Amino acid sequence: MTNAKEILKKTGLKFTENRKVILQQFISADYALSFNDINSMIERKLDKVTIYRTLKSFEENGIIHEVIDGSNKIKYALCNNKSCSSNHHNDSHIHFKCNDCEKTYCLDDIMIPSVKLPSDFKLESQSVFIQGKCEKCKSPF
Amino acid sequence: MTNAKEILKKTGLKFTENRKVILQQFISADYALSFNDINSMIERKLDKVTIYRTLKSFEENGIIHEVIDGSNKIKYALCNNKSCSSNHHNDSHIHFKCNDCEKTYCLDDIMIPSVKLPSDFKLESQSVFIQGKCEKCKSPF
DNA sequence: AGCTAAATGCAACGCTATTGCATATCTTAT
DNA sequence: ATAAGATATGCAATAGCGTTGCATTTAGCT
Repeated sequence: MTNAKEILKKTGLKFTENRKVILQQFISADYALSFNDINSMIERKLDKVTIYRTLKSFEENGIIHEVIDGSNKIKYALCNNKSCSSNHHNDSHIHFKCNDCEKTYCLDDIMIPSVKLPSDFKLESQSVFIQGKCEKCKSPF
Repeated sequence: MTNAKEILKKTGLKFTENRKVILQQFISADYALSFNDINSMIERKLDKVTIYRTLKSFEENGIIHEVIDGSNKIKYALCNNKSCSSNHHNDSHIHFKCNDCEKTYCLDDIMIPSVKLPSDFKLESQSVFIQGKCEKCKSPF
C-alpha cells in the first residue's frame, strides 16, 4: 500500500498538507508529472515556488526521480525502486513518451539491454528512451 | 570531406555567412552544441534570434538533429546518417553525456539494442542515453 | 542591374524555474 | 499543553531560454 504519510515519514521530511496533496498526485498518476500537471491537478492553490521546492526536496529524498523526455520541462515520477534514497537514485528503467498525448511512462518491468561502450567512456548510468504511441492514442475512438 | 557550402547547397537554403559559421562549429565539434555553445564560439556577433532560427532551419532540413541529454537546453549535433532529410530524421543512435564536462556525444558506431515493448505501446523511435565520464574527465591530468 | 523571396536584426514578450526574505507551521522537548 | 527551534510556505523580484511580429537587408535568379 502506497501511503503518502508513510512515504514522507521515512524521509524525515515534515508532513504537511501541501506535500500530501502533491505526493498523492504521483501515487495516483501512472505517468511522469511536470510542474504544470501538478499545478492544474490540485484544488488547493499553492504558490508555484512551493511546488518547485517540494519537487526538488522529494527528488533529493529519493521519493521521485527526474524523467527526461525531451519536453524541456522537468518531469518527475515516483521511484518504485526501493534503493533510491537521499541523493542517490537508481532508476535506470525505460521511459516511454507518447508523441500524441505527450505523457511519459516509466516501464519498470522491462529489462534494459546492456550496451558495450568504447573504452574511452566510463558508464555510470544508462537509460532507454522510446517515443511512440500509447494505448489510448493508438486507437483513437 | 565535410564542407559547409556543399551541405547548405543540398538543402536549398541560402548560403550566408551566418549559416556558414554556425555550420562550421558543428563540423568541427565532436559533441552536441547548445545555443550558448554556439553563441560563445563564434566571433561574429549574431542576434540570438538568428541563431535560434538557424538551428531550427538546419534541423528541419536534415542537417542537424536534436540531442536530448537532460540539460533542459536544446542541443543539436550533425546528422551523419545520410537518410536524414526535410522533416524526417533517422538518428536513433546512442547519446553519451559526461557528468563532469556536460558534453554530450553521439556514438554512431554502436548498435542500439532493441527492446521488447508491452503490446499496448507502439514504438516509433528509440534512443539510448548513457551518462558517465568521457575520456578527458576520466583521467584528470 | 533589378526583382522577389528568404534571411536578419531589433524590440517585446511568454514561459519555466530560481532566489531572498519575512511569516507561518510542524515537531520535539519540557 | 506549551514554548522553542527548525523547517516550510508565500510573496516579490529576477534570471534564463526561447519565440513572435515587424521592418530592413541580402542572396540568388532573370
